Amino acid sequence: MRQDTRLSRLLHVLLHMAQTEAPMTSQQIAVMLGSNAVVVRRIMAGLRDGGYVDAERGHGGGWRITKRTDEITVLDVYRSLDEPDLFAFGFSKPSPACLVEQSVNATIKGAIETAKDAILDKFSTLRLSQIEADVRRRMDSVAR
Amino acid sequence: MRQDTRLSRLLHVLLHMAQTEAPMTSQQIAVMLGSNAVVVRRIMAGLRDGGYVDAERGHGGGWRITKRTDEITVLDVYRSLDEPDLFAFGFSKPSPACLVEQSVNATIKGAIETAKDAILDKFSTLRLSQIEADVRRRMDSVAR
DNA sequence: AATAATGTAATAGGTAAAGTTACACAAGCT
DNA sequence: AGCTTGTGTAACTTTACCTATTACATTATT
Repeated sequence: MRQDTRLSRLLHVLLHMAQTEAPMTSQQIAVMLGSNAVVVRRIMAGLRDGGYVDAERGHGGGWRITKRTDEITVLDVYRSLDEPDLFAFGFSKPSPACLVEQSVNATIKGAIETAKDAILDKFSTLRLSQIEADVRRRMDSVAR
Repeated sequence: MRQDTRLSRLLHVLLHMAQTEAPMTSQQIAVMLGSNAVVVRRIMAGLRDGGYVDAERGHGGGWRITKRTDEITVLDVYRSLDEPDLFAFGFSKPSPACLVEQSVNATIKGAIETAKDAILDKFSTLRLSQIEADVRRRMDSVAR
């Protein structure tokens, strides 16, 4: 299955927005992501609705981050995408008549639920500010 | 066709094969899965190569399980599918020049690796015999 | 009024599993 | 030997979803 890259793209954009005062246009962001301005507006819409960014129209407009990086977690960003499926595997029938299939589904579902809780818990502890700190570490080691 | 359903389908089939002596034809299995005989052969090929099942051609032929259900784990079945991606999300570029994107990728990758280890560890503890036991419990509660 | 932005609907493209068709090969039955 | 019943696979089509593109309305600045 082809993978959903929206989460990593949003994180990438937010961190760049946090490094500058001036609003960034969808077009600038699109170039940065190797993507398209319309695609950018689409994936940013959730962040806007969640109050994490702000979009100004017209001349001199663009996107701006409205919270500090230590106030935004990866979980927040994931939720702003409407919580798309995390897993690439699942069952073929939601509620089968076959008892064997029911057991298989319950088994798979259990594994998925456990893993999902673990990932979302991890996401909730990861703040943008931590990724920022990691970027600074990388910059230091490049400069050295 | 959002998710990969091969793992749950294979588990389903293996458990039915464990309940009968006679070989099951791809066509019978296909009906059971609401699928197609060719699709069945395709997903069974890995199990055959792994030695978990055996396919006999010609009259009276079909598929037969060759191990006991306590000798097969969910991990074995997953591996026989060539370990397809477990996660529906990922990065857009494998090795970006941008330091920020590198950090984001590292962050996401870390979360994925941790979760993957946890899931595979869980898979390795789940034996077909345990799912069988769960099926029996369901049968009992239906009969009651 | 012209220009530079976002907002969004409609449509096309790309990818991987699932489904289908076609045919080669193998084994048992009459 | 020939027919039937199976697997093995290649090639193609379908399906679902993210991504990309096109088109146009709306809004704000100059």
